[in-house]
Amino acid sequence: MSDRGAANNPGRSENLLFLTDDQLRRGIEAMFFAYRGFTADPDRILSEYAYGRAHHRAMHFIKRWPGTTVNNLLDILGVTKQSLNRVLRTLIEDGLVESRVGARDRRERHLFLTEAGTALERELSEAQRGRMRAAYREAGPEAVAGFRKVLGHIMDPEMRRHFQTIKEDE
Amino acid sequence: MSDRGAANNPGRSENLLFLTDDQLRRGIEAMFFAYRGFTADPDRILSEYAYGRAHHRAMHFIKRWPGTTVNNLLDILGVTKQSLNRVLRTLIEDGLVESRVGARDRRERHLFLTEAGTALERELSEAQRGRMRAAYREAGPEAVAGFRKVLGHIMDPEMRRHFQTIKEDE
DNA sequence: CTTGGAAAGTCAACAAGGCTGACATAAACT
DNA sequence: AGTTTATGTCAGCCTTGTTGACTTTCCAAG
Repeated sequence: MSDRGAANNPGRSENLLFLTDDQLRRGIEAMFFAYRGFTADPDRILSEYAYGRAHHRAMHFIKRWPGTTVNNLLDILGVTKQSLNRVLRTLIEDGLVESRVGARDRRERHLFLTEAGTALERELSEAQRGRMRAAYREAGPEAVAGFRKVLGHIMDPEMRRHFQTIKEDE
Repeated sequence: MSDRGAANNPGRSENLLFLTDDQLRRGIEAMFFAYRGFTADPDRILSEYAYGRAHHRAMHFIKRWPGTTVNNLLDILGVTKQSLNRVLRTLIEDGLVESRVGARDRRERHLFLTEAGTALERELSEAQRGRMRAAYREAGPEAVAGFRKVLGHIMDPEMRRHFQTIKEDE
């Protein structure tokens, strides 16, 4: 039932074989299993510090955009302020994140990693990059370009702006 | 700090540019945003039925391997039996999944989707495949091959056997 | 035939991290 | 002065993960 489609039209669809339901299913399962691997190493480290994935994500994007506001972060992470606030509060209390009142608009809070926060973020992202680096190296640059390209099209378009897209279509 | 690496050795590393920390970070963020998109459509449908992602995953793999045992499913999904059991129980109670006592080994339970289960699974997977199909089509077959290849290397090796690997290296 | 152990199910308790809704405060904007 | 915006906080709920303890079923080895 998921094997209809291009496979039944061999005559004129050689180049559409990659769009069969079966190919799509494999891609879906690959996403599932790969995402598990993708988060496995940071998760292991986080559990040693009694933090969770949500803390990692917050730290990642604060490191990525130092001084970002809470609202920016909410937009990127796609969670509610209550959810983010719970995470942010513990990170601030524990001295991993610093929250500075905005200079121009004093309602805003600008977020920065402290020295300790930078150290933990680095530990987490080095573990995650290690796995990605190995995968990239084994797959090769062309596969990596395809990987990035497909991921860019899977995400909601608004999200693409959150990392300036490299020129992969030129 | 994440921008060291190959970028500082332009002389002999043209083909390693894809391994810079900055490239890896982009890949990491792409995985994060893409996975959100990947689950968004099924999540919307599931919330109408008061089910969650865990129900979708169980139904997906029961559809994929009709008659699979609970233990098989535990291995694939990587959760505890208590966690899976809670999900499975509601699916069985609601008549979406049928649990048949094993013929050879009557301790085992073989899981099947009922007609209603098949219908919901199809609704979910058609939504998910729709997004994947669009992404695949926009990215093209070569990008898709790279996508699958990189994902295969990101996941834990034991997981690769769960979908028979197609010959992507020939 | 008995018994050890695997497979499955169940109960209880807990935690992370989502969510909604209501409300408070300060600052900026009009 | 009044409204809107940014942020924070309290309370409560849900899903989905966890551990630990225990029972039932039943295959298979002794």
